[in-house]
Amino acid sequence: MIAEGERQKYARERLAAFAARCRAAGLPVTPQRLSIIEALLASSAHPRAEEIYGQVRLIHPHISAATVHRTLETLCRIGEARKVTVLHDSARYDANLTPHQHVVCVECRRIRDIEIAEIDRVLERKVALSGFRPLGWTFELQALCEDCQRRCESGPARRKAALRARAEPTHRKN
Amino acid sequence: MIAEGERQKYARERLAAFAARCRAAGLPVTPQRLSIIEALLASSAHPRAEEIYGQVRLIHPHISAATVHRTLETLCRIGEARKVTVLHDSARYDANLTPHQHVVCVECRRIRDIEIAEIDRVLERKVALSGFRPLGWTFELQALCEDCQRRCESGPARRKAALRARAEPTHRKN
DNA sequence: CTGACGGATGATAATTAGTATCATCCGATA
DNA sequence: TATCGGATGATACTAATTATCATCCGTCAG
Ligand SMILES: [Mn+2]
Ligand SMILES: [Mn+2]
Ligand SMILES: [Zn+2]
Ligand SMILES: [Zn+2]
Repeated sequence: MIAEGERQKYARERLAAFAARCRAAGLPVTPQRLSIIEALLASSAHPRAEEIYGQVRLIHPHISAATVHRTLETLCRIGEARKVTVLHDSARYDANLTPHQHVVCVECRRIRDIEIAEIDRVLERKVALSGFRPLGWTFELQALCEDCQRRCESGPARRKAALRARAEPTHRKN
Repeated sequence: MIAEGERQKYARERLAAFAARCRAAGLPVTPQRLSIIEALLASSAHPRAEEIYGQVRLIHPHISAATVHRTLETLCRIGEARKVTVLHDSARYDANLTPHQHVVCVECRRIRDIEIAEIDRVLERKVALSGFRPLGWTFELQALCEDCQRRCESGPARRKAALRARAEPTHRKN
């Protein structure tokens, strides 16, 4: 879904369904939330919290930046938005320069190397970039590590840190 | 390259060649740098700067955290390491929940949607995860946008922000 | 319609990763 | 061994995000 007209229709539909989805998630529908999802749906720039803040302030001049941050995270939590910058906390480094990919545990942020046999060959083929000059690419699998699987089964109460920092993968299983 | 024995051999070779590669890049070989690349090569955990700092402090108790941050970025710049967390600055959000991927400009951080037709089909096939339970995945193309191509051609002096924040892709063209 | 409840908000402080500054140090070279 | 330029350490600073808490207000039972 990339064409502009199609995107606008998509945005209208999502906005129409938003209040219902909030209630389904047990969340009050506030004017601030509405404005924030509206601004996010209106943008195709994958905006930062700061940019959403700027937009929403035109409607709610008294809104707090903290509310924007909180609400964006909430939207991700209830599946109304996603974070493009997966795993976004502190920088992680790797001295292994051989071509490989990573699995990362969405709970504890453990990162392990993986090799997906066919991926290189497939991705070598050119993609239509409309102006961008390709330099490289990154593939990352989001997963739950063994330890965290155990921990999640036993204690279903998720820890704060995990919830706070979890980003949404581009594609989900199921 | 995932097997532990193989990794250790790789690390030894990389460490042996490190001084030469520093000199080739015009950088003095300092004990701090040696300790930092050694700690990074010794780890398979994709460590944070903080963790490297902890390790290196055992050898150089007076090393500054700033040196560790600076050196890790330097190692990335000369191609002795890479940042796993690509695009790591402020969080970027997306209300578009349809399956799609992203191209991101390594200079100005513009993000655009792309669709790579074949990728879904390829990745449906299972990968060996040794304990991780897959939840989703992310594919991202690093590139240079039209504007930045022009800008880089005219003024070859790279801006500070671009150099500072640029992360290394997992796979590089050329 | 109204009042009560609980989560949301706004203001603000705190945290944290990372960067800038600058005096001093020291590796490289001749 | 003397020189020089980049590296280092100490420190201040920035910027993004999160925590705290008093107040507000959307929801819903009555
Ligand atoms: Mn790796
Ligand atoms: Mn997108
Ligand atoms: Zn885990
Ligand atoms: Zn650009």
